[in-house]
Amino acid sequence: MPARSRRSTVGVVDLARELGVSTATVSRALNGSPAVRPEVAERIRAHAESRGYVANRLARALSAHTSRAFVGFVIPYVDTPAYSAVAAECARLLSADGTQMILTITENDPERELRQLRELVASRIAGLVISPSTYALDETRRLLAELPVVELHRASGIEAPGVFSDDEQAMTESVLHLAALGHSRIAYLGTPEALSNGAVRLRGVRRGLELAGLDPAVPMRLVEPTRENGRDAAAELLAGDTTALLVGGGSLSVGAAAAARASGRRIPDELSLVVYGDPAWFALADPPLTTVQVEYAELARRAARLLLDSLDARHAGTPAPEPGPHLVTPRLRPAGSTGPPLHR
Amino acid sequence: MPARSRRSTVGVVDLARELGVSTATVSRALNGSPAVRPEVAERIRAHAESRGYVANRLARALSAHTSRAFVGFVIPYVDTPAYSAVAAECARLLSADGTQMILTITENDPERELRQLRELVASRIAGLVISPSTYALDETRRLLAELPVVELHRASGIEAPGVFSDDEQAMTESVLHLAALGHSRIAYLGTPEALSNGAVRLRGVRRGLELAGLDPAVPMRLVEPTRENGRDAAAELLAGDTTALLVGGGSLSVGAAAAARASGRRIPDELSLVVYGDPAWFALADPPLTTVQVEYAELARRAARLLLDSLDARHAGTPAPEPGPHLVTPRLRPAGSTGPPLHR
DNA sequence: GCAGGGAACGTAAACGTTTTCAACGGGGCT
DNA sequence: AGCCCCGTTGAAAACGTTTACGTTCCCTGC
Repeated sequence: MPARSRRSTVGVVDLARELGVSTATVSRALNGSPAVRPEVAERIRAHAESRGYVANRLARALSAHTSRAFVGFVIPYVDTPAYSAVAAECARLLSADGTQMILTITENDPERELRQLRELVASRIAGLVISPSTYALDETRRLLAELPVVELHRASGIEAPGVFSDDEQAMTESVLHLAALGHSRIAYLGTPEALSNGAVRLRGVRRGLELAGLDPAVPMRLVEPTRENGRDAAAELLAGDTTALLVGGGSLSVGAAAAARASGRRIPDELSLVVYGDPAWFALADPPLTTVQVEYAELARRAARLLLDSLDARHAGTPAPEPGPHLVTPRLRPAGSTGPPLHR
Repeated sequence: MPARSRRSTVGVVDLARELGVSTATVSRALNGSPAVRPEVAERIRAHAESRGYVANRLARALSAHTSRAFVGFVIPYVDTPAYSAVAAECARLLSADGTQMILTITENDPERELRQLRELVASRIAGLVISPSTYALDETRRLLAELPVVELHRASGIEAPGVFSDDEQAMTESVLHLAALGHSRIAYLGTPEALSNGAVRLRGVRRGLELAGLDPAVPMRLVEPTRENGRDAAAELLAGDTTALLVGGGSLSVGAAAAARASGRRIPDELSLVVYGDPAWFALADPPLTTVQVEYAELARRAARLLLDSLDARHAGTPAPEPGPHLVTPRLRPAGSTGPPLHR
């Protein structure tokens, strides 16, 4: 026995009937079309308001082929600061525009990603923000080519604008920071090159080593970004005779900090540590950790703006935002965990 | 110049035409209705597959009044572990069910919350998970009464099932833990009583004090849960002569830990500290902080299950999950930050 | 033999919008 | 006066499904 009251919701036909006009006029008035006389438009709006009318977004999106009712937000994880902070700000901004954000988690699995993309286009999303999984399937690329897309955090080589943290520069700067303090045995813990930001960070590290005149063949571990991997890989690196550890990745940093603690090395005397992420958390450590701080909110603002601009462009026929990277430069925040190496 | 290719997407009418059957049969076959002969159903399914057909969820949801295409996820923030972890797991589980999750952030503002709820029902969501803002508007209550709702983290007094962390017990246990170590001057930093979980935690603290035979009038600050508030309020509390600080709230804990550090007190000798949240982060501190650990993933699993059950119930007419709290008990993880008070 | 019934399928009406197209009326122009 | 155009409106056709309601056909039971 379905509990659906037959007339629970007031529709555009009700308004039309009650006002003695046609549904077309009602629709036009409510959408601010200039093709309706101001006084009647106002009358319709007032009546709609008083009846508590709110348009069915499904019907609207189904009818008007173009619609910005929904956008997708496709990310590998959301339970990590790098993603949750961006999701929060994007949801805020998109909501201000009246578009709703469908959140999907890929867990970095190409198959899941593809399935979710299919379902998203089945929901006729207007566009999406995506942080692509490591390997993009052909079908995935084809789907992405058909709607406004903004890449986030990671690039997958598709033709779309993207917002990224300028990690190359940040990593270079971090290496130079360590080198300037006198370190020559620097180890690097980062994400795999197959992840675009992994590659970028690694490039930054290499460039930093080069600029510092150091041997580019530093101890290095590139692992999937989880806390556990960070802990284990950092422990391995710390077993060597390095004097400084640079971490490129937020989850890795949490694990690496734990490993550094567990190693028993005194920081910064016996080990300098540069981590990646939210300085407020890493300020918990003693000493507070030197941190590469990314402005996630700024990333989110740009991503949301780019997406909305793309939607506008699609609708108005104006030129779309040009594809390519939009970089937000992180700040290296020196804290107590980096200092001159003790001996040598 | 809209770039819409006229026949970009294959619909049920195309399939019907191509197979020489009716759209009704196609729909039935694709939805696994028993009212279609197995062989023709299989033929239809195969053809749909080969044509890459994927049903338009908007049309489906619009037509079939009942649909689980979308659910809402209405929370005050998402850039905090308590929410991002739950959002992640819920998205995962709901996605496995083929349901998409619309994420909205209320920022704990009742007006925003109401606006977003209106838009969500305009999207004909099947149900929602909500962490209600502090004060619920009348209209909000009315809306929530009309669809399957599962409360999360906070309760707002509506008739609905909810999943919560059993913070009362955790707080009681924490106080007893401190008391057993010999503390009698315990300060409490928590969220306002107007937040349901703030009230619950406070009750737990009071009960703990009572069970420990301590004076219930302990130094106490109840503030909105932000890191800054946590830092400032903790600093005030630490200016007193308390020997232990108990924090009820994740963001507050981050700030409180910073304040404890800044106070210069040695932990645990001069100050015992119990925080709330993710032990992995608080393990960064030296010593690692004793933490009330909440199993967010478990909370999420229960919330998702309750919501899906509610949807099934609504559809099948079976009894809905009974309203009331479903508690997940947190674990107190003692670490180095709690110990006997130095003198006395 | 036929009424009755159920299984399988088709027709068409929803669902609630937007949008195309046509119609109407009134000006300004020739 | 006739014409055309523009501003305003309405009727109806989309959009892509699901589903209520028939219709057929075959089978069973009397």
